[in-house]
Amino acid sequence: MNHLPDLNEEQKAAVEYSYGPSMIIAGAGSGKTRVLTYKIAHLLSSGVRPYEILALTFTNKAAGEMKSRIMKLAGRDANDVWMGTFHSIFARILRAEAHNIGFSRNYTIYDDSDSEKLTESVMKDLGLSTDNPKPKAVISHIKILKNKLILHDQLTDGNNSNSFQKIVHKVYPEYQTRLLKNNAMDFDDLLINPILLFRSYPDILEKYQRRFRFILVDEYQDTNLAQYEITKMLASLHRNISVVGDDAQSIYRWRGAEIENIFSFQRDFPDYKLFKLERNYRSTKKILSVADSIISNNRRQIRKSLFTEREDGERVVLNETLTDRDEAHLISKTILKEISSRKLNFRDFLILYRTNAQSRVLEDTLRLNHIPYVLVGGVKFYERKEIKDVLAYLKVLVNPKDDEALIRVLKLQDGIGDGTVDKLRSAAKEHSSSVYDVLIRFINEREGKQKRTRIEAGLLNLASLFRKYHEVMAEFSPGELVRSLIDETGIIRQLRNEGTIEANERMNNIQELLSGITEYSDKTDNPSLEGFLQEVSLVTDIDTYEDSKNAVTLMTMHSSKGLEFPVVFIAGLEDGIFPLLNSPPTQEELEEERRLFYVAATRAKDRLYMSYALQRYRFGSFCYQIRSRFLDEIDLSDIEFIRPSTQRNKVVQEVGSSIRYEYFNDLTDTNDHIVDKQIVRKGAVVFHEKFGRGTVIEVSGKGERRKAQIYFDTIGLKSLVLKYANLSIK
DNA sequence: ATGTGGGTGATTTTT
DNA sequence: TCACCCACAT
Repeated sequence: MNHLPDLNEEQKAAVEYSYGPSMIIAGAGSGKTRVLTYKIAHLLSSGVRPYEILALTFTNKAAGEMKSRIMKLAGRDANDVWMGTFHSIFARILRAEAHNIGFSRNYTIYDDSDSEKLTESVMKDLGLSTDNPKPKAVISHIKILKNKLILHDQLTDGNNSNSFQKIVHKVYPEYQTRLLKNNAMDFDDLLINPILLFRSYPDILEKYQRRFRFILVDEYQDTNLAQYEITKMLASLHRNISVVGDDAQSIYRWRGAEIENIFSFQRDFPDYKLFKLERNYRSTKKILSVADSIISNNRRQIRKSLFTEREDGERVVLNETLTDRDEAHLISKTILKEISSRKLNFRDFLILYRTNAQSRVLEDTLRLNHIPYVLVGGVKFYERKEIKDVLAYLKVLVNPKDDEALIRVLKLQDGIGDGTVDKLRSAAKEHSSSVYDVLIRFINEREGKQKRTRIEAGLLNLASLFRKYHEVMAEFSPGELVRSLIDETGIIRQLRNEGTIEANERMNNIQELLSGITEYSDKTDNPSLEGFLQEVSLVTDIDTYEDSKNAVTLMTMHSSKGLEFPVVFIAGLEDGIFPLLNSPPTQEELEEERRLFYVAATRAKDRLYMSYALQRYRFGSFCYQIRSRFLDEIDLSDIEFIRPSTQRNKVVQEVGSSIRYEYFNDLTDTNDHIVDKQIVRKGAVVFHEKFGRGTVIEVSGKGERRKAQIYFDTIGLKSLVLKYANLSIK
């Protein structure tokens, strides 16, 4: 690659600087990804072997996209570059090296809910109450410690440690012991264990130091201490390390990200070369200026001045509405209006919010307006019960030591509950073996004997199932194995018998899991069950998000990092929601929320709409909301500020130059929604969003609690509370 | 051991 | 609003 087209001077300089440490501070929309891809392509074309390059990204999706872009520039070599998230790269390295630190290559990865469950179990074992503190609070503190690289054997109980701390310090070591016993690692261990490995085995460290001659880290502002430590260790031999980030877009401090890593880098690699990408190619001037007016209220930031050569653009719009419903309607209307007035498609719109709970009204309203949408986030696919159930079978198969997975499976069996599980657990403890071993020993003793209780039959069944699959595991592809296993466990059959819509959805999810396995096998060189489980544990919703559908996108501001859309809506600009506040916020927390605002606003290329509602449904009841304090930090003179009148049914009036009052009577539901619930009488034919058409059989109760028995065509008889059912009549 | 019914408390954000 | 937990029944 002799010439670098489409790059400005600063980008080019950053791309061509290959040897020695460098830091690229890249403002929003300044072509950061382009620089990274060109940089890697440049290395490849100058003779560097692909496997000598380690590129660490924040999401799998980013890695995948970068890979395919590099492929276009540098060809197939791109495939062999070590590119992925910290977690997936080191999970992979750990599989090769785990035996050195007491794990085996088929170790299980625990997600957050697994970790929480394990914590609960540990607390119970230690005779601690799980009411106060709750396992959730304890594990989150353990995670804070782990993120700071404070290990379970380095805890010091100071004089001033309170009882909560004492509990955490008691649980933490036991939690780690249990993980080790289960041959399992949690998310943090995937970063900590490589460090421990490298510390104890300098020769192994050296092997990887030599291998990775060039190291690149994306989204550097969101790395935590463990991640910093790893990269530092790996880079210290060749020192060809390049970190790319933007301190203004650091939004994961709550998860242990340390902006300080930027300064640590400067300290540990004092000869680093600094590049600043300050030209924004994405947004209009007006959009940038709003983003800038928020972020400039932050004290702690690296000085840079983002500018754009783009036009001024349309004014940014701020909408006030009476209710969250109105807000959602207004967004829908605006989308339809924009589509008809400019040549835009549904896919050009992005709706952002602070918390996933806010998506609900928006979804309802979009559906009402027949606007197609895709939702990113929320209940994650791999966290659904039925999926976790299937995965638990696979986990046991791959790693029989995983007690937690086995117990999950055990409880799925007919006739086996807490009692049996407790017995098995204590038997395992007594023999200091795994539950799996106890199970196997048990059936070895019992097999052939006649009289069996229901419980024994269940145990026997399960154990022989695992034994059988263990023997044939090597002979079948992951897809075949799982398909047959699902078949044999009867999960699908069970769901089919249930016959409800929910069960049907679950079945579909399991089908989707199966196609997921097939897809994994197709794209992977040596597909294995371990590999699949690893991948599954580390994917996120944003990874699987495809922008091929022509639909409006909904997601949290956090998920939107790195994306861009022609038109962006930021909804719910209300104090308590955005900024999201619990107790009085610290300066630090407030600054992080501002950075989040900055990230959200800079997703927009051409148009930015912001909105807030005066009233919003929260926790099932109406709450009065106060508009976000961030709005007071913006210079409103250049913003189009639109609010509804306090009295309805009046004409539009102009007040001042920038405030316009409008009326949104057309925003209330005109779609035959039952406002007066009394309409629902015996014999009435009604429609429900999910269940479709139904006939009212019986009505009972008064006021809020008024209920109806309705016979639906799809699922039969159902009892619904009218207040929530949202029925309509056609 | 499992199903139900009512009371309750919860919302950040994610690898 | 809803999901989860506990108590109670079966």
